[in-house]
Amino acid sequence: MAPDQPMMLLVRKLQTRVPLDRSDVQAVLELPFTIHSYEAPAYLVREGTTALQQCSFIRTGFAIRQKLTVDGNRQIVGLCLPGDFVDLQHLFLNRADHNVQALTRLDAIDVDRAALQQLAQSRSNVGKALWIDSLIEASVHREWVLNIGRRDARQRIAHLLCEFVLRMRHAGLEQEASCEFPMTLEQLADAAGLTSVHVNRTLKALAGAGAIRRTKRSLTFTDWDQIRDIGDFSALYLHLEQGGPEGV
Amino acid sequence: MAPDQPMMLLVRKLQTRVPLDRSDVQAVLELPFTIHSYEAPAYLVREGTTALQQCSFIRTGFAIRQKLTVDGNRQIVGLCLPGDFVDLQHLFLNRADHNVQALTRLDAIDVDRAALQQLAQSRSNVGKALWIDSLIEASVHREWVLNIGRRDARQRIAHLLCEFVLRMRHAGLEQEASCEFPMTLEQLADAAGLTSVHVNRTLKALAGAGAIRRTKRSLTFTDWDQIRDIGDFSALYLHLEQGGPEGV
DNA sequence: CGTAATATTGACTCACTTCAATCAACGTGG
DNA sequence: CCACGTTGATTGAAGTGAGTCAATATTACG
Repeated sequence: MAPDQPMMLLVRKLQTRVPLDRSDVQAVLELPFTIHSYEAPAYLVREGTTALQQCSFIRTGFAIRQKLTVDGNRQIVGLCLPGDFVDLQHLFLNRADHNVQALTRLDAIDVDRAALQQLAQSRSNVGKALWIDSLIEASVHREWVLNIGRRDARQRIAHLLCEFVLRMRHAGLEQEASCEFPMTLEQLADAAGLTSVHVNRTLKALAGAGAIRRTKRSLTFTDWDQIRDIGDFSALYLHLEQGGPEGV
Repeated sequence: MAPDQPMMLLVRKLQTRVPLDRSDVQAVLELPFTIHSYEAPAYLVREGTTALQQCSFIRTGFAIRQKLTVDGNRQIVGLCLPGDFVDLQHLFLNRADHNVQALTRLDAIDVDRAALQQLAQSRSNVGKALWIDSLIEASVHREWVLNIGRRDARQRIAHLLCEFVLRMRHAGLEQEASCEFPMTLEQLADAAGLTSVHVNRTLKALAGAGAIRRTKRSLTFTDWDQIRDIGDFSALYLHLEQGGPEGV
């Protein structure tokens, strides 16, 4: 149970959803796991894969969920931050329905699927925490449908940036308003359902309005209230308070 | 366990995901429930609601999941067919993150939330079936993000129609190629991230190409292969075969 | 340094929206 | 049984946000 024990990351993640007792923690720490490193843009999961032996989560680095149309257009359907599960869906689904790709160099912790299944069904706190995690992911997907379907480019980009920053902050990975932003224009475009050319223009407009500042590889929020308003952002869909008492 | 027992619908639904043994079935049938009727466009769930006492599923009729932007634009983020859960997410989330609205007259079966939680965590087959259901829902959301983000109007509408028909068929509710289609142009538009004017033109084009036929209140698929090709539709994301053996 | 990604910018195009008018279907009450 | 109102469908004309194409600049990095 050393603090540098990789599985402590999982324990802490679960504890943001449901309080775990000592024996729960012990059981999680005893799960069989291996660690895997990937270089961008390696695939962690490929759509259609069926022999799924583990569920992974991210120790360091970033990944994206994406799907492709027949004509080769890519849509990013979700982001994976450090501490997030990459394929919790494979706990019970037998076929991958989308791709997961490394955005940066990343370390993933692969937990044995059968053992995690077993744990999820025998320890109700752990099961509940995992279940909540997958329910929140669905909620985020719904917000993305709204974002892409009914907001214009300016709002979409702003919303996406807000989600990124808030999730970073919630994961304890963001110090100030500024942060290293891991996505290129093209990736941002694929996440927003736009083109990189238009994302470039939109970011320039946001910077012109004073909402953000851009330097080579990082992104600063110079006016959080403004960008939140532009992006029509409300954090409710992230269910960040779920760890609290019932009915919050 | 009479065949007209409302909860048999839930049993059958769960059995499409995981085989249940006799005692599982018995336990499900013993869940406390009430039945509720709604007229369109009544709300079954309102975003932000916190005192969630039950999880509902649809006995007859149709509903939609939807969210609104500040400026009042509506986006439909999912469809609920007869036999589908309306708010399985409330099994463990304490706040509604979107609205659910009746599309037609509908009967819903409200299952006591605490009892269902209890069952989900004590009976692993039931728990697994419910969990799979919520994972599939997330998969459908991902496909919607792709559909709205990276397909043009023609493809989007075709894809949406394919999903509807396939889910109807899977629920055992569709006889032939034709079917009563419960959505207006405006609702179709809100589901596809388009305007009703453009949906009208797009449907007309699809009918002109011989892919569908439209009469007042119904929609016929005159050429399933064509509409599937137009919509870039592959049913993998619906995980319909999940009930089968592992690794299918 | 050289080379490949990524970012930037301008000019032009187009898919979809907006606005607005008309039409059809349907339920309802007198 | 029919006028009427309401909701949904249809069509045309005009506008626009975002895409496309293409050239150039910048950055990363071996």
